[in-house]
Amino acid sequence: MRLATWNVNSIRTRVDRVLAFLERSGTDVLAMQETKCREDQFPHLAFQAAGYEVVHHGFNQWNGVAVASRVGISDVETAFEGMPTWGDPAGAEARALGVTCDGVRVWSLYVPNGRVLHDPHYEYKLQWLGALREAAGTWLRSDPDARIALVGDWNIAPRDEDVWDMSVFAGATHVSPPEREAFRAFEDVGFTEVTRSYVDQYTYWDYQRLRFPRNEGMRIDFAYVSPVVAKRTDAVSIERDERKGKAPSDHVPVVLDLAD
DNA sequence: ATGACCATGTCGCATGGA
Repeated sequence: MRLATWNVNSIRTRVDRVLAFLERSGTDVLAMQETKCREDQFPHLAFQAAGYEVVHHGFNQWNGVAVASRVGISDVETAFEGMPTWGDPAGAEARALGVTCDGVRVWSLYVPNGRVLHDPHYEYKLQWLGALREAAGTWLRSDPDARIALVGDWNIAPRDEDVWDMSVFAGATHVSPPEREAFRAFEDVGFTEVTRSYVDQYTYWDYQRLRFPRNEGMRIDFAYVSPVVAKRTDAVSIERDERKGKAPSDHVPVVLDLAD
């Protein structure tokens, strides 16, 4: 199975590019983040015409996650156990979507941004990651052979080399020790971040200040997978070319080849 | 060239992004 994750930054703006990528790359399952639309606004027909079934979870112009699959899709969940709520009145945001595609439990994840250190959004981000880790650990303990892939935009640069200049990020989110520890802690419950051992590449470049031409990017899109999936990962690529051309997302796809 | 923010809702500007 070829499994990809991509923060598309609006599916309505990007649908042609996403479908072209699916065709070009031979992706079987695509986890998307930041669809930025309600369910009734999602371009389902275009995906259907291309041979993909889509499950989408989105309330409004904020957040939104989806999975497109041409190898089946079932057992939909729009939250994990203990997932924190946000807002007034408090409610679950559209940041997580779990589906099963050809035996693999795929979670499309859009981790909260955090905004600035010690902001309520930052505390929410850490709680959200902690709850996800707890839930994911439970899944693996109940079935150590489970095929699980936690993929998406983690909004954390786990290492200094994951940003082009650490001095620019002094006192900022995405690189703070608590965020990095919250990311690393998924290892403690049995998951492996499988992309780094295969490819050294940023996954995001800000639209501003010529960040892409200057290659001033960030590595914030990752795949934490269960032991069986880690063993079956044959290749990983980061599709840097998707940042080029007309109307790109600010993120590029991360693609995993998984053996059957 | 890979080029100086972008997308949403709404219609002048606020909000969010990282």
